[in-house]
Amino acid sequence: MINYKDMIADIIVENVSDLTKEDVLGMIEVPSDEKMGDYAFPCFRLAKVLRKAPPLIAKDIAAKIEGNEVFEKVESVNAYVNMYISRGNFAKELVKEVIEQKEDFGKSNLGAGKKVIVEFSSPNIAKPFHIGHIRSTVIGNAIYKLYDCLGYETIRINHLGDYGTQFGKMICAYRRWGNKEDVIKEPIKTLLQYYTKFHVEAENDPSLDQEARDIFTKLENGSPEEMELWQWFRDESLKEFTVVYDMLGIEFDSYAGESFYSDKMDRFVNELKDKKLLQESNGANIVDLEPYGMSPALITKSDGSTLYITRDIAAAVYRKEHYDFYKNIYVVASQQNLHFQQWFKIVELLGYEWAKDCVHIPFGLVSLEDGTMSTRQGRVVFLEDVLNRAVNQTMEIIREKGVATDDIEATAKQVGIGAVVFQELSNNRIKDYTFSWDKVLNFEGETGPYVQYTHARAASVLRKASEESVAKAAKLEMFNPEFISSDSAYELAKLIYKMPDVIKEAAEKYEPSILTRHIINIAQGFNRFYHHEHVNVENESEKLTKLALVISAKTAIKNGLALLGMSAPEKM
RNA sequence: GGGGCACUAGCUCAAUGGAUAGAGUCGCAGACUUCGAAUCUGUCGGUUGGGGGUUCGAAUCCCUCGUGCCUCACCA
Repeated sequence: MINYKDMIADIIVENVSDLTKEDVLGMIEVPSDEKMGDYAFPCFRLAKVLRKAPPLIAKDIAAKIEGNEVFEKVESVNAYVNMYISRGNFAKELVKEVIEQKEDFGKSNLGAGKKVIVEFSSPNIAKPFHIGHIRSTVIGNAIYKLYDCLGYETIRINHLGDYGTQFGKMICAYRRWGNKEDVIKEPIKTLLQYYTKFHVEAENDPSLDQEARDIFTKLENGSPEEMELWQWFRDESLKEFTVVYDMLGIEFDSYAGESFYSDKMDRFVNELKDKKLLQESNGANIVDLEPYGMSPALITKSDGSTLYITRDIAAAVYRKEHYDFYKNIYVVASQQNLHFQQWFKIVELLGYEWAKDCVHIPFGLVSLEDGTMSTRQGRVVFLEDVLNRAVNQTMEIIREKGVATDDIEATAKQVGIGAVVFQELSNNRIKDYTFSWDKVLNFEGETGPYVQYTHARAASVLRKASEESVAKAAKLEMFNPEFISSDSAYELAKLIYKMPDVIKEAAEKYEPSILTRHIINIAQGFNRFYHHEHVNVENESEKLTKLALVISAKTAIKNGLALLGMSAPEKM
């Protein structure tokens, strides 16, 4: 497949010696209006260098590019060079490539030999997995898939919140008011009840806090009884989390949470001391970050115990030594911006040059209509409930419409859960949003079901044609680009063509929504084409050619959805 | 109070410093005897929070003010 941008850049660089290819690639753009061509090159900035009026420069450049057979037309309009791709050849090359590559369309080997760690989801043990957790979980998964697709070796880490004084409280509460059967039946809800009760009781009886601290100290020192309980809480919680992960089709390579690093922290406290970075302050140890415009970072508490910043430092060093990452990505809420800035800086001050390879990918806050989420006050929406309701609603819609899917339940899961995932990945991650049932259960317009429906519709068109025709179309038999040179067909082809670049951009910017939006565009393009033209027509050549385009669009949508962690049903 | 982020159509959101700021949704008007109407077509809708500045060109960069959210030492 021709890389048009690359080609244009080469021609321009050849003729304008003052520019590097990189400059030119950055300047080439896609006009807002397709009537102005497929690619455009604005010449304003060349005026100073070339000491010539922009329109004249545009005219000269246009003359150089013109005559190249891949373009149907090249013209200069004021200071712009507008280039129109020759449609027939383009469509044929594109369709051929997509059909040949199938599920590999969009992949590349850009990251061959480089390891990327993505830390995401990371819920707290014994706390509910609620709608707020969907963000890190789903965005992180998409980022992992994007990097995987670009050929990077990836490691998915679920950095479980499985350590800290809270577990002293939990064990304390369990021993006082707990019951084994209840925990087994509903681990998280029960444990949370104990935890909440602990806080209520501790208000009246401060000795409880001391008891909890003592228990945690025992746990830290490896006391068998405490360890056993902790391990049990952890296992039961993880079982419950796994239900949700299975629904979402998400897996991890490592569940090394905070506890994993509990014995790996002394080294850094000592290193900080040796490098004279640590200061004593009110009995605690801090790193002064004032010179870098940040508030001080608390490394150890006045009682000598460590905090999560120390664990994060230990974890990062462990990962560097254990995996030797190229990039170490943290998909964690924007609330923790300062935390990450602080410890990235500390790692840098410790002299680790790879500090620059650690990236925090923040995302905005989810709130509920009646305020921010609060588990203790019962203001919480469980992720599992959201997914289940979306699935149930899908089931109803499928029954209403009477579509003959092979397995209604399986399809409803794909569509319902897909709807929730897709919506999560639709907007820029940095935006805050308010959770609303109406919105999450809306399946019309720019939604997951819309895109999946489009895919199912394409599948349906292929079913309508004979298997033989589809096989012939896939081999580009009787292919005549004339039949897909209409505006709607051409726009669709262009959108498919851009997908590999969009995948790269989404990965570079750690922004899955860029891909989500593009998939919507492809779906819109397909639906427009579908309504505008008939595919299964009498004329064999026309039919086979259009079928080839349908196969390509279907492939692109399916591959795109897969990168978002969604499946694309054949019927729905 | 310090720091950070956000502010674009009634609502939810797009827009690598480029040409006339685009979608979806809502409202209104249409399209199923023709490959799936979870669809499509048309229409209505804008002082890009206010004000300065830089630039040939600003929603985008800089300054300033406003509003909202997050964060700032023994939770994570």
